[in-house]
Amino acid sequence: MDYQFRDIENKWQQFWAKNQTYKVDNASDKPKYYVLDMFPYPSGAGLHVGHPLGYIASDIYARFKRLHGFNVLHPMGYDSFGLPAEQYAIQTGQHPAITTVDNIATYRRQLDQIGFSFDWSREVRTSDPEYYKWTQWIFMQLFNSWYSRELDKAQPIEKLKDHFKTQGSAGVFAVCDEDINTFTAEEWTNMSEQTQQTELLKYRLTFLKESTVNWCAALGTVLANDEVKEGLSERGGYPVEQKKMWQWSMRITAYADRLLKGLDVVDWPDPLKEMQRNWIGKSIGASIKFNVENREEIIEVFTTRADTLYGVSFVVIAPEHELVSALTTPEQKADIDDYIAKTKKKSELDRMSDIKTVSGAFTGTYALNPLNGEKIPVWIADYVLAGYGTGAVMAVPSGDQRDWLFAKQYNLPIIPVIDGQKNLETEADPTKEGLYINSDIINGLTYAEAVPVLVKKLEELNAGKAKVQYRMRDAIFGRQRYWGEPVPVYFKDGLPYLIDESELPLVLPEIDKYLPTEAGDPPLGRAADWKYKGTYAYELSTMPGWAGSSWYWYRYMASPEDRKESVFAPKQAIEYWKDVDLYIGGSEHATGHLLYSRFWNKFLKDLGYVNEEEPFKKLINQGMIQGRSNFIYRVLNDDGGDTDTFVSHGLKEQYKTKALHVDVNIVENDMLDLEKFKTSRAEYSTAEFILENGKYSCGVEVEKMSKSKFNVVNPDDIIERYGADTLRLYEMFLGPLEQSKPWNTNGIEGVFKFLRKYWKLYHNDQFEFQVSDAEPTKAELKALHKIIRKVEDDVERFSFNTSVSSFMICVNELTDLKCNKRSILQDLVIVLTSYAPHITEELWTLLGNTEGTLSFAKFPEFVPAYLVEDEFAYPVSVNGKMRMNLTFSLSLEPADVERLVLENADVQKYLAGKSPKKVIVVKGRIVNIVV
RNA sequence: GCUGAAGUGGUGGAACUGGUAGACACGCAGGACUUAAAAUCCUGUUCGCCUUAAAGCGAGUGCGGGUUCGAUUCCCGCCUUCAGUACCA
Repeated sequence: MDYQFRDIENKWQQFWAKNQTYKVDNASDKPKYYVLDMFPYPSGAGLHVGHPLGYIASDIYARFKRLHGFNVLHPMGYDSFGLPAEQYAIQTGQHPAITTVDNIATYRRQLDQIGFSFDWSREVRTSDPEYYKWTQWIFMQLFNSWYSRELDKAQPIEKLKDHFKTQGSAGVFAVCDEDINTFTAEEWTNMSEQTQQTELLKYRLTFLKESTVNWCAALGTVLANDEVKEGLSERGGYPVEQKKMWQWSMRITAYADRLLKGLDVVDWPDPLKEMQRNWIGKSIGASIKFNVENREEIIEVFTTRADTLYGVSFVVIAPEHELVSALTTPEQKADIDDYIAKTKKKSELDRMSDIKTVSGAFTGTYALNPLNGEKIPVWIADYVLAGYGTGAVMAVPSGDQRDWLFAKQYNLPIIPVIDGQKNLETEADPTKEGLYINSDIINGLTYAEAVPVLVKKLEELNAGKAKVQYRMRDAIFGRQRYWGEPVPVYFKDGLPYLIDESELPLVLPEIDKYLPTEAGDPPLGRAADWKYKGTYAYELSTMPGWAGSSWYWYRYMASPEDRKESVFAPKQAIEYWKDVDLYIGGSEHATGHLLYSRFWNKFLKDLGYVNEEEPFKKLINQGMIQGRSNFIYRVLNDDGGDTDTFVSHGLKEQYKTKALHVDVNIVENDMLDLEKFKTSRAEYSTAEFILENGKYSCGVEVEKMSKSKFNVVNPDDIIERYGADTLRLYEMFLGPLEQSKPWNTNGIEGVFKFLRKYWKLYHNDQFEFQVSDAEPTKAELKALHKIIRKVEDDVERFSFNTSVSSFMICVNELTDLKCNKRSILQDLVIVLTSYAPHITEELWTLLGNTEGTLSFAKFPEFVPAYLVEDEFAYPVSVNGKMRMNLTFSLSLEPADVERLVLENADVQKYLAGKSPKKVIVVKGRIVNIVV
């Protein structure tokens, strides 16, 4: 039989499912290997051809590791809480749980068709109460913990209570809110329960915080900054207002340093690590206090250049700074109010695009330089952000470009502080090179000498201290939405308390519709009689999307049997699987999921539930698959009106035309299928065409893959036409895994032809299975061992595209050699099976092996001896230009090669009678003659 | 603006440690088989010049320099595209 991919693929997919071929045990003598994919959100649209790219790569890797004797954990699941299902519910009234289950079924069907070796018995769904029970449980652990700076790890809140009881607040060195109180042990004991709880909340790793949010009343939800465009919601364009709201927050800042340090030990792409570093944004500097002339107030600034303190010629505070009104003199009040009103009107976008012009207003008061007592004016300006540092800066125009621009604008002095500063007339110079000038106690010193002198002086004056500042803020952990994990908290006397652990999971209640209540409460406010112990109000917000995905890789470690136990994953399983060896997913999760996951992992480690400081040892970002749109060109008449005629791409310049997207599925190699086009829509049935060489050629553009651009390619269609093995190989063949590229089905025929040619190696001309037991030749062994080595190398460096090319070369060679030797072809099955598991399973069985054992066969060992050559065709270059190949024995020494080359008649021709200046011979590589 | 990645034939891409640039495919052109088409197979295909042909000559990896016997690869400067980030003191 010819290669019947449909029958073969169905047969083996059923076999694997029925025999649970890829179900993995938590106990094994084999070494473990954990290959993880970022699990998908099951959207209603199903998978398009870009989604499986990373899954195919990880599946090849997982299969490859199995062949190398590893016990491989390779699971899959669904990140099934999320907005689209809820949005759909609002529109249709359909419960999100129902849509979610439907969508998951579609995803599962599509994934199964591709032949992945997932252990489905370990599937997780974040919206399943049996799963989110543990998400809620982790939340409770966070609530019951605080972060000790002394031990640099999270501690049970009980320990903090004990400390308060015995020593009061003295000696507590914690990451906490800023408004904590100091008290003695006795005062603590005498506090009311309520006061104690209020105080403890300031230390808990998850806590309530009043924060400003982008509230969209029309959508009934809080929006992220990037969902707001020019004061309107990105979706729908409804007005968005700033609203203060009590929200759950996660004290991720406690882990900032450890999150930073961990980046040095993980094997991740550098750009991704860089993104996380920027996001955390650690800067080392000092906080300095400026007294204000004739006033009580003190302005505290953060600076990374305390060494330039003598160059400060003004102080700038953010317009939103709490001291603004206190510092404004009556004479300046009108100016300041005016300026504040103006900045409020400016949208984020304006503030960003307006980077070069600076503006501000003078408060009328003066601060005093702590070192020399000099009077410096206090200004407000919107280039200083309220949210970063202290919301105030000391302006050094000679060293900072923004300060320089501001000084120029308002005619403030620009004082040079280092003799190395140049061109201060045209711009600021932030150099640290040179010796200090105009700087009193540090005059004549270098940067390295000056800093300790200054720090000491500031500390003596009690005017400043070294400080580390982070850009990263605590993460808001609440959404005013329905389709998410309920927060396991109830309120008593206005204070939050955890529900009893035995009440987990706290299941999402049913509600009548998925909208906020009339009172503006989140949808959960609609749940009837939803009270803890029938009395206390539950928290009405739900957890954000990242909650469920911040620990899911541990749930996969729990086998179905383990899941009956009352832990998120049993101790022995965590000890065996430890961490994720290889994690593949998109770089869009760089600063969200990948940061939160590391945070929760470190927290769980602090409490002793898991063992590794970093959860994902190696990480690869697969590139995005973009869409490749095709266009047709409608000819317009003289009035610019539509005609029924379409002109081919190459001739369109001769007409007035309008470009239209055309469905890529009726285009092949950029040529439009005219019949399919005419029947695709009623309005096209009478279409006429102006053709080139009898064909209609379409225009091409790379865009996002989306329905509206008619460029979505569905894997189902590809599989229907070519099979899953072809899809897998082709996705890899498309180019390097990490590179983004447009999907283009044009080349797929080549891969399909390759598989048919491969199939033919094992069959005679009548397509009967036929292999010979004859001894392989040297050439056949060479072809085989070349591919063995190539695949070993390529898979280990995730260069899957080059392997596919090499498979083609190997099959071409074996075809030319007319090789049908069992000893060669059986090993070739094992080498190819990670990439094309179905066709190889079929051939493995035809070769007489036991069904289903291929996945656990032993990868053939590379024998270098088969590749050893005794001759080499030296490329001979003259002045670096390749001229000819000359073949010599590899046993010849360079001197002999040189002699033989120079004797050669063709070489003599290039020398034109002259003797060469120099001859370079690299054994087994090249000969270069310099004339 | 800053940070990062990438620019190679008509197209996707290969060249792993500085050593034959364009592997492997797609497309295209020509041919075989066929009444015909599909499928399949064979040949050619970086560009330019020259040639009946064999062969030959020149240019060539975004642009301009440099190091080297030799550079797609290393160094310096620039241009373009994509991604992330947004006045972070």
